[in-house]
Amino acid sequence: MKTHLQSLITQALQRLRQDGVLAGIELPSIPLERARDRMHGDYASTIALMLAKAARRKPRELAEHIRSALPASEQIAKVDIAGPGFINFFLAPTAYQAVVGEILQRGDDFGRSTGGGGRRVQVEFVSANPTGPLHVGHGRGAAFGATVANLLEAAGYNVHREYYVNDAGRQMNILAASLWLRYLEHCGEKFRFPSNGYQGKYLREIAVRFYAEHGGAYAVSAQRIFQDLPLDEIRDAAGNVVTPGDKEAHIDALVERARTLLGDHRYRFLFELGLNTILDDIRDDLKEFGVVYDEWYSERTLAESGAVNKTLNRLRDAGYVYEQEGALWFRSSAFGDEKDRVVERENGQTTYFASDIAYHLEKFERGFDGVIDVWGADHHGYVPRVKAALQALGENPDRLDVLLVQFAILYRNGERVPMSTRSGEFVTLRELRGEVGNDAARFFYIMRKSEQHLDFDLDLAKSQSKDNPVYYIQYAHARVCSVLRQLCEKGLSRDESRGQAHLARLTESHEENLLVALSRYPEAVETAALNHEPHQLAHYLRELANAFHTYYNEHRVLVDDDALRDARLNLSLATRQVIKNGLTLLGVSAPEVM
RNA sequence: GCCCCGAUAGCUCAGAUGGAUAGAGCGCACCCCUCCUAAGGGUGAGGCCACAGGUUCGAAUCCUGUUCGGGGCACCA
Repeated sequence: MKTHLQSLITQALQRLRQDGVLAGIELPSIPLERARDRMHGDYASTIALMLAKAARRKPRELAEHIRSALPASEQIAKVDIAGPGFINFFLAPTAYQAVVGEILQRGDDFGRSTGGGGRRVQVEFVSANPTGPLHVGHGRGAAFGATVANLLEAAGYNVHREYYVNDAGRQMNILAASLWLRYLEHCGEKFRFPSNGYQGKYLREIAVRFYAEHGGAYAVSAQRIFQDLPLDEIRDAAGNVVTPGDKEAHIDALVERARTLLGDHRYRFLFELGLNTILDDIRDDLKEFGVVYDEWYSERTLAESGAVNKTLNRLRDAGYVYEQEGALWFRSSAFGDEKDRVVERENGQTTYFASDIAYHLEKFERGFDGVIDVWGADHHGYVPRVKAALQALGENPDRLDVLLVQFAILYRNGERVPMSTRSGEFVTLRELRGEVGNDAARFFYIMRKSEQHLDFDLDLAKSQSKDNPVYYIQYAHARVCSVLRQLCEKGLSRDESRGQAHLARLTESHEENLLVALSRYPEAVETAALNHEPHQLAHYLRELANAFHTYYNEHRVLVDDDALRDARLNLSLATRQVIKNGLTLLGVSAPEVM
């Protein structure tokens, strides 16, 4: 409809140009938007306001010219000039009634488009380190990333969903060492757990299972382990330093000690056990949350394939790497970053950043038309250096789009739920899902703009009332299903084609509002997709549900008049279909009974 | 100190490429089921769009500055 109107306007402008009214004026793309107010018709264009100056005419006068030059169309009931020079289009009732047939015919495909032209887009999201279970912060990234991916797919893109697994590097070694220490505690050894070790109780559980299978085969006395290690920094409960020390040096030395005392074989075994147990848990967690990936991309294979070294060499050849204080630096400041960054530490280990450069280069080389990263907002300082590296490697950094997601803050009984990663005292995604359910979690996570802090009201998410937007929308779906059951119980049947033949009977203002809302769905999906803003779809669905509830409250669907009843049933079924399609994109179920 | 993000109704938030009288939900005050699920609907009150300049036919939206929040500035990931 939009393109139809735009082409009518273009034809009118071309005619005016020939007539000399717009002689020699460059024609812009035609602005056309949904009228906010029904008084202003269905669509409005500001074209006359835009061209008024160049045409040296008053906007309203120009608008009149355009109106009279418009070709006739059956779709349009009337065209008004209003305000300073808006051209308002009022659609013929048949034009928006037609959407019912389109929805019923296309079914689950309604709202999907080919606008993306099958261009390949990669969406990388969550990518939490496999050092512990996902917490509620990761959950938001998961819901957001998964929905952005769904939306892009619906908009006609070929989407590749990917999780980058940080299974290499220092943090994983610290995890392996932490697991070993928990195991030793279980064996009865007494020592102080390192302050930089992973404190979470999940490691104890893995350690207990490990002990059950292997007994004391990995045991070493605490005394041998901690002998001559650099001192750890110890703090009291209030966070004050009790014993000064270097916790980084302490944990790095502890990792080395673990390697030598256990030997390579046994160390690897523990390392793999910790990694795989946690990664499996993350996989299950996400799967249960309705988040699926095409690929789990391993950082380790990236390093082992030599890609990291190759990338560093390329940077060096390009002249952007130098040595200083024993470390290798990338000259990111040459590309707008605040300062240069280390890619290889003094001790010879490449940094996480080095892997990330190689990973992003590899993404680009895989030939995606667009690459999207979903990151926690605390990583925003990281964006310039990754883009700098890509630029240094001769790639166009604009092909990478980094979407930042702010943290979610949980509220229970109006009080903030305390969380701190440091003490390992965080609410896991699994706990949240268990408490409020997948549907509410998925919806609440994407309800707000991603760069906005999210206040997650647990009580509201659990409540089964109109206050809860998830239930409100799902209930609209269930209500239509209920009407169909009632139809059955009354011994009536429905005739879809009879309904289609009598769509003109849908003349109530509530019905018009509902029809207009339904016809907006494809646009809602498209703008939500292109702007990477799932919340727009959530808001749309709430409005659609509201239009339906209002209608339902005012008029009966199951009337005695067969033609009217079938028309209304078709309208209701179309509404049900659109709600289902929208909820599916959000990863929320559309229940038939509530 | 430098950088990023935010500031819109009492609360939580929408307001795509600048457009008409700035919108929802909650909360508050009223009202609506002999009728398909009241798990619903309606009416009303409630606003110096943080502040000050600028850009133009027109600014919540764009630009500059100020104030107040949040985050980031590692040889951590």
